[in-house]
Amino acid sequence: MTEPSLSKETNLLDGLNTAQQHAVTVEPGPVLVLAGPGSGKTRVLTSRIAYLMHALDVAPWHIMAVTFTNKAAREMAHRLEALMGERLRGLTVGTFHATCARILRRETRHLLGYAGDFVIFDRDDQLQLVKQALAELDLDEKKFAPARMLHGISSAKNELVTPEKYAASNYISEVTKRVYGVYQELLVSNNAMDFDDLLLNTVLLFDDRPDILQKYQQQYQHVLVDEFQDTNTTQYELLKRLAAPQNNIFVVGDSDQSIYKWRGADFRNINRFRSHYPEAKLVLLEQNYRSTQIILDAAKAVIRHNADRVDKELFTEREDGTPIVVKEAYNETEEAEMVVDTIHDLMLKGYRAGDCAVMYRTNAQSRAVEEVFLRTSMPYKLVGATRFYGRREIRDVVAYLRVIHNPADAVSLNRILNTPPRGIGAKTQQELEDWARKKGLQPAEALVRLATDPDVQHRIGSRAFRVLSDFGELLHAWLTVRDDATVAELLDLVLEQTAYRNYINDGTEEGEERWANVMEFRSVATLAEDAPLSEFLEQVALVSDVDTLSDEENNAVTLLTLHAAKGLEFPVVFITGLEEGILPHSRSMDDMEELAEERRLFYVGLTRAKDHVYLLHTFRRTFFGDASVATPSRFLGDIPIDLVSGGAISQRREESVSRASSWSWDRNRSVPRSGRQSYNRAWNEEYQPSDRRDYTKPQRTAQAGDDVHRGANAGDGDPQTTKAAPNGKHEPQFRTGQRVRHAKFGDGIVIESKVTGTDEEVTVAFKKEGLKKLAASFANLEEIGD
DNA sequence: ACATAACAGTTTTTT
DNA sequence: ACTGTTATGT
Repeated sequence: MTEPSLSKETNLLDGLNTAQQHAVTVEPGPVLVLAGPGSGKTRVLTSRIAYLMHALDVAPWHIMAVTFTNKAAREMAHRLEALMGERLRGLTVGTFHATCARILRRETRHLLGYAGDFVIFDRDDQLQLVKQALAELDLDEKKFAPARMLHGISSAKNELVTPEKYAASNYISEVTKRVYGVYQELLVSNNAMDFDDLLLNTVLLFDDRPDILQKYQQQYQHVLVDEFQDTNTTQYELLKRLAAPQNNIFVVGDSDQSIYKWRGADFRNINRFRSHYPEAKLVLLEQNYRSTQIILDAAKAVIRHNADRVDKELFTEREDGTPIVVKEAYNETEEAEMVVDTIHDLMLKGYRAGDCAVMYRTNAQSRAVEEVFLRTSMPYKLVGATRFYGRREIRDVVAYLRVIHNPADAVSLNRILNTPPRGIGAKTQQELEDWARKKGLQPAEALVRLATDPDVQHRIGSRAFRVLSDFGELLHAWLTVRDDATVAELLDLVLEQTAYRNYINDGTEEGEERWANVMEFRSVATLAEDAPLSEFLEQVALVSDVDTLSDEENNAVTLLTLHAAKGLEFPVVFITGLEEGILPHSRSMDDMEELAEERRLFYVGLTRAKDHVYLLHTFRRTFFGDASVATPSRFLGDIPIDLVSGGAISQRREESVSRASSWSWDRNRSVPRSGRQSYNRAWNEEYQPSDRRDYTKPQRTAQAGDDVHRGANAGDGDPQTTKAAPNGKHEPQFRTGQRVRHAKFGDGIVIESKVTGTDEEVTVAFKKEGLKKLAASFANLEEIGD
């Protein structure tokens, strides 16, 4: 080792404990880091990357670091930036899904059946496809619940099982197998992939094309993985292939924090890793830098009840701390009120609202908390629940953009065909589909044909034809400007020409809010600047709830599920609903493994806390409409009593019953459920740093690691685009995508320009007035800059 | 074709 | 309680 790199190395290791230093500097090859909560694993990962680059002179483009959430990826990139500045160029830091999506995009031409840019289908889209598959197979949705089918399909994909290899051992799996097959065909015909496909297809591609695999193996000579216990079989197989043959694979995980079994994750991958790489170096990170000793002792006592685990010797230098507080509330409203009261007390002691988090097992539990927080003006930010992009209005506008990007997307087309209502009902839709099938066209192509081919042959009724061709004309216009307009401009056109605002904003408060959400989405699109539509849609598809959480968000309490809490930390943690049936969840109580996972979930919640933990449960919990008596969670009993403050549970219960009888009368006052201010804004910030490349800078020449698509879609040379030639009589003066201004109609975009005899006929989409056909000689159109 | 009413299934966790 | 789907009436 040379002198200068040694000194750099020393700097790098400043402030790391012995185990951390060992992990950072261990020689390349397979490395397994078992990292307890709060043991600085992100720090170790980032320092390891820095070490590879500084001490071992590994080029950044030879390094890939994968995480499970964009937020984790972003944080890692931020820290690396702070550590090393611009030497990061070419480093791959991203989620499994985003990283695979990028690979698949680059290799689209090698994917059987996929033409051009595929889109990513989310769960809603998937369910639509499953329903369609069931219909095609003449199976009853009632008997074969689409959600169940989808779960079976997803599990198969997570296990690297294709429809052909799917083992049908009984009737239900026989049906699943067939549905899986049709579902997969439907995905391909929609030119779409679901989340699982991103991983699965990457592995399949690598297995199919060793030459392509080799290309990526050569590029990614060092692979690092965060939250390794959360990998599923497909992800594990992907890593194995990528890391070979050198096997420079550095994984960090903690089996006690494995909480995604239901999603196919298998912490036994940690064991598989050890047997697959017998030479793997093992590093244990056991010092906790986050929590007080009391919190850590409580967490250890809880997790010790799980069988078949290797006990870690977690320790901290933060001695003592305050006892864990366990409280019983009468019902969920009182529970939330207790949270608010406690936060108020803590604020008198110098804590801020932003220091506090309220965690719960199910999203449904957030409602009561939100209502009380609104009523008491306690600021909060909510992670998840009705996700911003899960809202109807957002899904609508995204569906428009998706159809424009990928006309093969029949699921999205279905959604927008009559949204807003434009007279295309079931019957008209059927006529369109029949005609399209007869002509061998996709429905979207058929629409455009109906609108643009004056000699079109059809037997569609005149009324139906009119509404269809009207819509086809709009679609044609959007498709024409697609490659020249920014996402925001496309969105404006769509909103304007469909009068979407009128449709969604019915004058009610809710309508106002819906429109505000659309405008929020618009500003997201504006922030994306000149990112191509494909990339914008991909980012929209791959954001998660935790991603919406930003640290510098204004000072507000964080409300989130225990699942979403993993990887985060807060000075003060409240966990609500510590009741049998909730935590542990009723669906996980009979199975020992699932129960163990519930316990890990509780463990994850506890270990998020730095200073204070409050555990709440209720006497009466309301489920669907009516309330029933709740039993305190068995997990509470796992905590040694000397770590807990407060009297015996039974005594508190009596108190709360008598309190409740005095004031439970007036509690049905409803609180308006609007004003979920913060997370829209947070969502915005998704588009800021690290994940996104800067398109305003001059482009490097394409190299491995680059997304080669930029705006234009594969296989489409756009013959209509003609460069402006202001002189010649027979050359059109306007080109598609040209921005123009009209004295009366305002600003717009040229959709088409045809030379007709001596004049030029220009079709312009005006932002305010919609589509107009104008004669260039009269219209006096003024060209305006981009 | 669309608006309204009735109804069913839903709620575990998510990239 | 809530949402999305289906039946019914205009």
